[in-house]
Amino acid sequence: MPKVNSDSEEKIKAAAKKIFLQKGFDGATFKNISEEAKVNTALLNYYFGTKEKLFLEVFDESFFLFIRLIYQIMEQDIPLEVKIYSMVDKYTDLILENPMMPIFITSEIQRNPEKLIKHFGIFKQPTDTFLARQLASEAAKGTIREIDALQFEMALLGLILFPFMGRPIMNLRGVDTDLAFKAFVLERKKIIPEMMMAYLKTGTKQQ
Amino acid sequence: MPKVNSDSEEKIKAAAKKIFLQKGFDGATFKNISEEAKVNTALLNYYFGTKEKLFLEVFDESFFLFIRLIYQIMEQDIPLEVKIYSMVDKYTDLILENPMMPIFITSEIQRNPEKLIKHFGIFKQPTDTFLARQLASEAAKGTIREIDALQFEMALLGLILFPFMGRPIMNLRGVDTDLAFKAFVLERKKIIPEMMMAYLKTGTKQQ
DNA sequence: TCTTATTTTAAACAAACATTTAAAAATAAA
DNA sequence: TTTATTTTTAAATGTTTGTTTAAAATAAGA
Repeated sequence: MPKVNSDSEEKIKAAAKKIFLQKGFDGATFKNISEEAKVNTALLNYYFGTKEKLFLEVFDESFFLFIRLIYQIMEQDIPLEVKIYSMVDKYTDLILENPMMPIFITSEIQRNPEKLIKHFGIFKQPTDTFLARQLASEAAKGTIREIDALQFEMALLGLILFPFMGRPIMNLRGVDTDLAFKAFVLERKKIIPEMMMAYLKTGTKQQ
Repeated sequence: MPKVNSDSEEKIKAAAKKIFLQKGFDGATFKNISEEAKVNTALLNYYFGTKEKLFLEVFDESFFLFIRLIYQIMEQDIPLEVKIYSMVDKYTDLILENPMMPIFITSEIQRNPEKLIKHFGIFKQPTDTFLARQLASEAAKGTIREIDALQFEMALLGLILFPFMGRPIMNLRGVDTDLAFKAFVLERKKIIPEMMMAYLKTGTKQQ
């Protein structure tokens, strides 16, 4: 059985990822992608069938890695302060490698929630998470103040992710190179955990 | 001179706003919009010329209100703590009335930065803002710790805006009605200022 | 009323779109 | 080298896109 060592499929996937990230599903065209990959347009259908299948296959691995990683860290049985530092550190690094992902994911979900949620098998999370119990337990001990787990998560995620989503704003404020932006984001690895801990410790004996 | 009292133009603008917000510029079609407005498709061109002109006219007022309001509050000559509470309060209310705006704005800018920045007349902001001087002055007095103004702004904005951008995540975590979401967001009017102040006060005599 | 200007409509438009087809070219196996 | 299979290509597909056109309908002023 003949097997041809062609890299067209991989070139298409790489090009599709780049174009989709930049233009979104609706804005990206087969012409864009085939030109970026330097292959004939018909090859996209030959290898992937339809535009939707190409989209789903390209983002199958990476799309909800970004959502799952949150829970993976949040649910670890490690001290709260360590968890916060770990979360900020790991998530910042992940997004730094894919800085367009946050806007891409949120906008694609806003425009086609049922399709994405169905295909990527996202399911309702229990409200009774390890993190929730951990926060409640620490508050009961008096080491931190009381806080709703979801409020805690949204605060942490917002602090980590927003600079990437508000990048255009930052451009207007002088952070207009990749280097400057990276420096800005890395500085947050210190600021964010300190901010979270400062809040959690207010009103406790420790502070 | 004949004047006809037709409300088609307003119906189109309202429909266009709704469809554009939901589907973005690329995803929205004249068919979508004309059906939503219950008018003939050709009327969109009759009143607005092109799709791009319709888009720009519809969002002319509201688009960068969301960016400008930030500076308006940030640059006020009021005490820092009052400023933080005011910012959270006013911005939360504004976004609650237009919950799809954050994702819409960020994704549209990501996909067409030059067009939007040019048309809406966004210009580079000075790095030497009133807020920056205010933060430096307070830090010099020892009432707060030192913090970069842009880091301060991004933290505040991320805390306010992220729940709106991550709404799909919140859906999976039990906050699955508009009422529950609104309650969640309003609770942040207390949490966010406390979080910011807790951070600013760490290491100072006052705390 | 008649006339004029405005608004709405159906139809047609070319361009762009994703996709299919069928043949050619390239490659690997026999 | 011959044969079989895979890959690539150019061309054509039908649909949808935004837009234009020209006629019809409507309203206002004379």
